[in-house]
Amino acid sequence: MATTGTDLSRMREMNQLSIVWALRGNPPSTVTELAGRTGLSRPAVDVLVQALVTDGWAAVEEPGARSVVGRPARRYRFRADAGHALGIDIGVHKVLVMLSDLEGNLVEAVRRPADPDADPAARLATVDAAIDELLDAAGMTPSDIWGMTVGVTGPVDATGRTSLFTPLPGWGEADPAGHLAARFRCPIQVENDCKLAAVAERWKGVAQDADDIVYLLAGIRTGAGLILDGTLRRGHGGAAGEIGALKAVRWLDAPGHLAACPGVPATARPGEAAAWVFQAAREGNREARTAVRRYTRDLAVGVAALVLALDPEIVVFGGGFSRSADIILDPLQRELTKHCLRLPELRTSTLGDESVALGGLRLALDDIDKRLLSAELAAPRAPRG
Amino acid sequence: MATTGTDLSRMREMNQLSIVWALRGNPPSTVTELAGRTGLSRPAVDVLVQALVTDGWAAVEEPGARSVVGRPARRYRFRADAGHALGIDIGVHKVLVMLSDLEGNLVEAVRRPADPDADPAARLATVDAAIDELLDAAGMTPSDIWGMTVGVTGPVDATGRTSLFTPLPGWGEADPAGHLAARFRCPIQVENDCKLAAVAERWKGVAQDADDIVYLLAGIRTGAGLILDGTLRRGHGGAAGEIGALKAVRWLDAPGHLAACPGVPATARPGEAAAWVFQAAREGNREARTAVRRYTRDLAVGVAALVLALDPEIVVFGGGFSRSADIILDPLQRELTKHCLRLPELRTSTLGDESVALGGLRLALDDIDKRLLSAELAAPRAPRG
DNA sequence: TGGATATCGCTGGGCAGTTTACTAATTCCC
DNA sequence: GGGAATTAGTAAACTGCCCAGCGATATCCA
Repeated sequence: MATTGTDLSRMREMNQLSIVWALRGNPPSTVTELAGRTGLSRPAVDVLVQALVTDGWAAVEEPGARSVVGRPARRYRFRADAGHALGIDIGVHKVLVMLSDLEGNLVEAVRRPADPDADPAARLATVDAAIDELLDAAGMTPSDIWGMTVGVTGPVDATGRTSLFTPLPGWGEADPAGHLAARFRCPIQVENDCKLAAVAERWKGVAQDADDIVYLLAGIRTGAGLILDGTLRRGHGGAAGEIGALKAVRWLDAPGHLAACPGVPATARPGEAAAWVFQAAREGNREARTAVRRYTRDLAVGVAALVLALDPEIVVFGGGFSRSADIILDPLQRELTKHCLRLPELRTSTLGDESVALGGLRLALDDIDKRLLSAELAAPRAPRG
Repeated sequence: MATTGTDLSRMREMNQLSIVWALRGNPPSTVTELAGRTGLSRPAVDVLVQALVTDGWAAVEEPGARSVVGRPARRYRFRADAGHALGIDIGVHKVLVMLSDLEGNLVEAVRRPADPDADPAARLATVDAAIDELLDAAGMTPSDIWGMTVGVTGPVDATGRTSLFTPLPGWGEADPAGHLAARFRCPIQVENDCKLAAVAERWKGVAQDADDIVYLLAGIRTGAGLILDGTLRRGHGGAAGEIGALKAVRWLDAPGHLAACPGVPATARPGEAAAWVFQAAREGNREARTAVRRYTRDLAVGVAALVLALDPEIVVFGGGFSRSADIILDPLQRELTKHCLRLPELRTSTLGDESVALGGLRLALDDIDKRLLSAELAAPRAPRG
C-alpha cells in the first residue's frame, strides 16, 4: 500500500470530488443539503461548489415555486452533459451503439442489422456508420466522448483482441480498439459480451442488490460472465467464465438438442428452431419437452460448475433464450439442485438484447470515474487516460 | 461511493498513517528518507514521527557506526512488537498455532498432535492448551493479541461455522470463534483451510507475483482456494472453490484410486498408502503408475473446471501429496492441457503443512490494517473491531 | 405591513504543512 | 589539528483551508 502524503491542495481536491459525488445522481441540491451529505461546513461547500460552477462541472438550477418558508436556497446540479460515454455491441446479427451522459442517462441509441457472414472490415464499417448516425442525431463530435467500451464475442485478451476464438468470421485478427482509436482520442476498452451483460444486470437489471453474480448467456451460443465482490472478473487472460470449453460441460452441443427435436420446420434458422421447440413444449408436445429437458440438463452442468466454483448469490438467466424462461427455468432449477451444495437464487434477465451495450456504458463510465479520482478536477474534459 | 469530506485533523491522521506505511517493512529510516517516501516535507515528517514515538508506534534506533559524511541522522523504526496476531490451524491430525508481530515476523509456533476421532470439545481443548503454551513461551497475555484467524476444514458460513459439511466428527455444530471469544477480546475470523493456504502461498509461498491464483489442496481430502485480483474470494456463502461436489468432478473418489492400487500394504493408513503408491510409481511399478494416472485424471477435471471458470495466472499444487509433485505434476499437466483453453503455470507449494496457519496470520494482519486505516491512530492497542 | 424562517455572504480564528534560514554534528582533506 | 563540506535538526514566517458565528437578505404568511 503506497499511501502518499497529503497536503492542503490535495485535501481541497478531495473535498471538491466529494461534492461531485454528492451532487451526482441526486436532484438539484442546496448548499445546506450538500454540507449535510459531505460532512463539510456550509461555507466550505459554498466556495467549492462555486468553483465547480466556474469550471463547468456544476450549474445553478433556476428555482421553481417552492413551498418552504424562509429564503429560497440556490440549487446546484451536476452537469451530467459535460461529457458522454459510448457502449458498443458488435454482435453477430446486429450492431448497437448507445450514448449516455456522465450520470448514465441514455441520450441516443442506434441499432443496425449486421450480416452474420460479414468480414471484419464490413462489420467495422457498420459500426462506424452507426456511430456517425448517433453522433449526428445527438449533435456531438468525437471529442465529446470521454470513454467507450466495445462488446465482442469470445474472450478478449490484454491487447483487446479475440484471438483465442470467436464465432465471427475472421474476427480473431480484428482490432476494433485500434480501428476506433483513429477517430476517438478517449480510452477504448474491448470486452467480452457475456461479461458486459453481467455488468449491465448489476447496474440496471435484476441483480442490482447482489455482489456475487454469475450471468448465464443462453442462446445459440452459451457463455457466462462473472461478478465477484461487486466487480467484473476478467481472469488473468480475460477468459474467465469460459467453462463451456470443458468436455464434461456440453455447452457447445447443448443447443443442438433443440435443433434436433423432431418436428422442427426444415426451413427454420437456428434461433427460429429453438423458439419453435420452446413454443411446442409450452403447448405440451412431448418430444419438445424432452428436447428442452436434454438442453437444460447439459446447460445445468456448466452452471453448476460455476456455482460450485464461485458460490454466487444470484444466477442471472440471460441471452436470447431468456424470453422462454417460463419453460426453461423450472427444469434448470431442478437440475441445479441435483448438482449444487447451496442453490443460488435464479433470476431471469429483463434487459433484452441491450444488455451488452448497457454494460459497455457502465464500464466506460467506471473508467471515467477512476480517472477523475486520480486527476485534478480542471475544466470538464475527458480526464487524461 | 460515499466519499466524505475531509478536514485538517483527518489530513493529519492520513499523513501519520502514510508514515506508518513508509516505516513498516523497511529498515530503520531517517526523517529525510521518510520525507522522500511519503512526499511530505522534512519538518512535517519530523513532527509526525515524533508523535508516533510518544504514542508508542515508532522507536528511535540506536545509531551504529555509519560511513557517510555529514551529521548522522536519527533512525526510526516501526514498533512491530506493539501488537501481535495469531494464526490457528485446526486440522484433522494436528493443531498448529503461530504467533507473529505486526510486520508478520514469526515469533512463536506450537504444534500439537490431534486425534482424528476427537470430538469438538477435546479438539478445542487441544487448541487452548497450544495457545497457553505459546503465550507462555512468548511471555504474553491475551490482550497482546490484536487479531486472529482460525483455519478449519469445510466451507465456513457467515457465522463462522462449518454446518454444510466437515470431515471432523461433530464439528458441524462447533463454534470455535465463540469458544475463543471467551478469552480473547480481539476480532476472531474463522476460515476454510484451503482458502487460508491460498492466501499463504501469495504471501510467502510460490505465488507472490500473481494476482489470480487457484490453490489446489491435494491429499486425503481434495479442495481448492481462490485468489482473484489479489484478494481471497469466499463466495456469497463462503463455499467458493467447492468444485469437488460436482458429480462430473470425482474429487471425493480420486484418492481412492491410490488406496485401491494392488500391492498396498494392508496395514497402511490412508496417507501411508498414498505415499507407498507414489514411491512405487517412482520405482517404475506399472500398477502404481496406473493408479497415479487415474488419480491425476480425476483430479484434473476439477482443476480444469476452476481454471476455465476463473482463468488464473497460476495453479499452486499444495496439500500432503505435494511432496510427491515429482510424480504427479507431469501427468496432471498433460491432463490439464486436454481440457483447458489456456494453461496456467503450475507450481508446487513449498510451505508444507504450515500454510494454513500462515494464511491465518496474513488474514488477521490484513484485518488489523483495515481497522487501523479507519480508526484514529491512538496509543498502540488493538484497534477496535 | 411586519414577523418568522432559512439562506447567503463575510470575517476572524485555528490548524497543518511548506518554505526558508539558521544552528548542530559529523567526516574529509589539507 | 583545523577548516571546508555535508547532512541533520529546529525555529520562524507564510500560505491555504476549513470552521464558527454574525449580520444581511429574501420569501412566506398572518
